[in-house]
Amino acid sequence: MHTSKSSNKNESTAQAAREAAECVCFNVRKAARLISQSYDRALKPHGLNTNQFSILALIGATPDAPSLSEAAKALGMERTTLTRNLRHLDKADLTQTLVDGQDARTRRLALTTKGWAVLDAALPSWRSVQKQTLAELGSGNWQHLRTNLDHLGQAAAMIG
Amino acid sequence: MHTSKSSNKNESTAQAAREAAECVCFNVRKAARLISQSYDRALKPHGLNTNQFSILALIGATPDAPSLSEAAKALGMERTTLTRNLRHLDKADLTQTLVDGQDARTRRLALTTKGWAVLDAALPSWRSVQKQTLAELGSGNWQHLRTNLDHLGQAAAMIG
DNA sequence: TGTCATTGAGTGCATATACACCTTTTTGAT
DNA sequence: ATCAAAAAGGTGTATATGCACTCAATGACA
Repeated sequence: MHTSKSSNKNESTAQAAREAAECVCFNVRKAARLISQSYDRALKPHGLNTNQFSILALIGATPDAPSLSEAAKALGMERTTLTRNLRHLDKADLTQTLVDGQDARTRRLALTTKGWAVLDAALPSWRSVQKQTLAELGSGNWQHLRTNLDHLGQAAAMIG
Repeated sequence: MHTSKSSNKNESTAQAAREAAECVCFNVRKAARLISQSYDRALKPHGLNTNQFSILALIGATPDAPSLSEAAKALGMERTTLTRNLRHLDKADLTQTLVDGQDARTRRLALTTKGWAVLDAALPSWRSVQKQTLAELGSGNWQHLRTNLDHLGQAAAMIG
């Protein structure tokens, strides 16, 4: 008559739960988890993970030393998350936090000499894994993916 | 003659670092961070975050109680990560872990009565934020995005 | 010029993530 | 029957993530 107590009583919920396989958030998080492992492995010889590399690269790429909040915005990262992530980089003497001359509240982020050196050394490893990833993905697909990920970030702001 | 000591010495590195704005891993992680906040907010009234919702939905959607490893695979999550994530759900009496009859090593995952109820109650909230997200994104774009995210997960496995 | 809202940043807390390493159970080969 | 390899799972440790709340500096305005 029935396969189990649970499946009878909860069959409609189970059915509905199958929709959640299409969850945008789940699928993006899942992809992030999976691809992060490849990048982390590639950067490991430099003592960096993909997140730390991204922070160094952002600071290094910004002409004027960005404030903490500006950097967090550019990284799509909660300000307080960046605060804590910077602790590791500060401790490893890769970054430094300077008090702004105009506004005593503002902390401007900069790379140390060692930070520039590590970033410089890590860039080829990053290029390698990035290249492999694009090859697997197809670079035309990356264009679309990139665009849609940007849209998604904007959508998140809309949904508030 | 120059704008600053740092920019002269590190200009080529700074230039190279600007490439990293195109980092696949960074952009996927960034999108995951941003969109997670919307889903977390939507699910909060049910005492769930997006990750916990995904785990409940996966277990609920799987006809036969999946083992821990099977569930981790389906979620694209490190097995040990799932172990720890399940602790919160177990403690909240939403999930239970059963020893398999055939293999004493295997733990099979199931929802409790309360777990089914919470999942059922959370599904409309999930549908709402999912619908808003798809509306912002355009559902045709979601098809492409979904496909590319899947490819990316497969690419990660290739790059090993 | 004295308030008070705004802005930039940090902390407490809870949760997520995964690698390295370990134990237990099962399987398979001899 | 035995023992080594493989498989399932857990733990130690380090890092990531963000919300709620707080503090301090700034700026706007009466």
